[in-house]
Amino acid sequence: MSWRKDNDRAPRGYHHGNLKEALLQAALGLIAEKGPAGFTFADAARSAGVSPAAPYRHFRDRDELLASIAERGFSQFEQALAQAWDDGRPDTVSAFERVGKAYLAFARNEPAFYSAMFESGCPLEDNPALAIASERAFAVIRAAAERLAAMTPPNVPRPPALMMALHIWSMAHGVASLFARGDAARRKLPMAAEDLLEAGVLIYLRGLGFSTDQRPPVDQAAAEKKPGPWGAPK
Amino acid sequence: MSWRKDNDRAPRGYHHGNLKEALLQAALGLIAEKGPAGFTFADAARSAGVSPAAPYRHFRDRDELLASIAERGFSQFEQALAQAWDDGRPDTVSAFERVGKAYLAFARNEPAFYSAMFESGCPLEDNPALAIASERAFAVIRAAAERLAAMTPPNVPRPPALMMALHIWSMAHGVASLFARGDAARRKLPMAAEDLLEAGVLIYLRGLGFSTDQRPPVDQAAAEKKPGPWGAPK
DNA sequence: TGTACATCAGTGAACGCGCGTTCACTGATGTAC
DNA sequence: TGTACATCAGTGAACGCGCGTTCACTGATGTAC
Repeated sequence: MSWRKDNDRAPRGYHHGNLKEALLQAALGLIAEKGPAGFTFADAARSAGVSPAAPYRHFRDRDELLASIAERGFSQFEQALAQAWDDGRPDTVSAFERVGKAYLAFARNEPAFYSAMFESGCPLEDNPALAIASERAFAVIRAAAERLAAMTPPNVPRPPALMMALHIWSMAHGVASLFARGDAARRKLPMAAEDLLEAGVLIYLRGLGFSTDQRPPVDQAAAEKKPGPWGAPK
Repeated sequence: MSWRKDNDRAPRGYHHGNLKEALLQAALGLIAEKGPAGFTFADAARSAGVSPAAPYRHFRDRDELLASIAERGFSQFEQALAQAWDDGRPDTVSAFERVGKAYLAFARNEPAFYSAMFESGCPLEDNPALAIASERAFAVIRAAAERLAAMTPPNVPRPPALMMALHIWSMAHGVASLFARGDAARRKLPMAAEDLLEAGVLIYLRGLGFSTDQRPPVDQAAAEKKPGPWGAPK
């Protein structure tokens, strides 16, 4: 947590040394605690152990700090998705499922980033850097969808790869936002969010002509005899 | 807008008459303007033309006001979805598509309600009335999914109807949150959000064994010769 | 190696502002008789 | 129909607070020579 080893009392010396980074971390912690609305510029300064005027050396205002967080969030998100995708190894479909799981894991483990990225309301239009970071993350899903598109059987009508990517993104985003997020707005779900998403994606892929017989989303007969983790409708 | 016809100057008389309602409307307007974070209790009072102490007669605090808005939002959302569903007339699949469109229309036309319902962070757990309102809205989707489940061809493995409902909900919610919302956080999309969702749902339904041949989601060949509304990947 | 100077990064005090909340109050409304 | 009284709903002044922002400042760092 500290940038030096011997500074339990005060930041050693007059200069902080790494304040910009410390402010980002501080703000991230505050967002995680109280949501993106409930953090203030002064709060971040205090939490970084610095005077309320200090942040102005690094960020024009609160919004710029928030946008920086969102940007970094997209960058880490991209990394997480790319790592999960692993260029489609060992096979496209299972790599695809891994990407979905990584999406949910990010929403679950990084609620502060997630809400800064998707719900803080800082518009992408007038922040090119942020828009690019966001686009890069989506590009991972799009690359995966393109690989998938190249594999679809002929004779089955399918949309362009871009649209497939948007479908997958939307479903993952919906599941994450409703059921997998790591904050108070999460809804209870009678099953693991990961299972929900995986089943949904597999059905979608079946709709594109993929044979997923070896790994059926959920077996109907088994599911309705023995309610399983999602229980009986209540 | 006014509760009487002749009150351009001041609320006639000492008593407002319908302040609770006026506060809800005022807050809704403020949320639409500045997001759910950017409205204050005092703001709502001012906007309703009333002293800052007045709201305390009707709401314990800002959170209770916000929760009331979310609750009413869910109720209107339920109505909109139910009306679109129309008990599955004239046929289940097209009624289903209408529900999807209604979901997007709500996000687009009622961004203030939408963000209060899904992003304001007021937890469902400790607000039973809100949880019930939310559950009722979802029940419409669930009823539709149950009708659909009853129609799926045999021999095709399918998940329980509840899970199907959750899949549809998630995809609709993802599309709405990313691309159809009526506020600054909306992402640009090279096609209509409605078309994106419809195509996605149709592919999903095909994955459940529905024959949607008459209405293919998007024809691949046509799509890739002539880019159509979503354009070429850029 | 030393010195002078420019630049940088954080200080701390100050400001005006609007918010949330409280309080005793008062005007309007409803009701018992 | 009239009167007395209880209840209700909104007032307006006041408070303490924390926020955003500014300012002249100062201690630390880097660099030219």
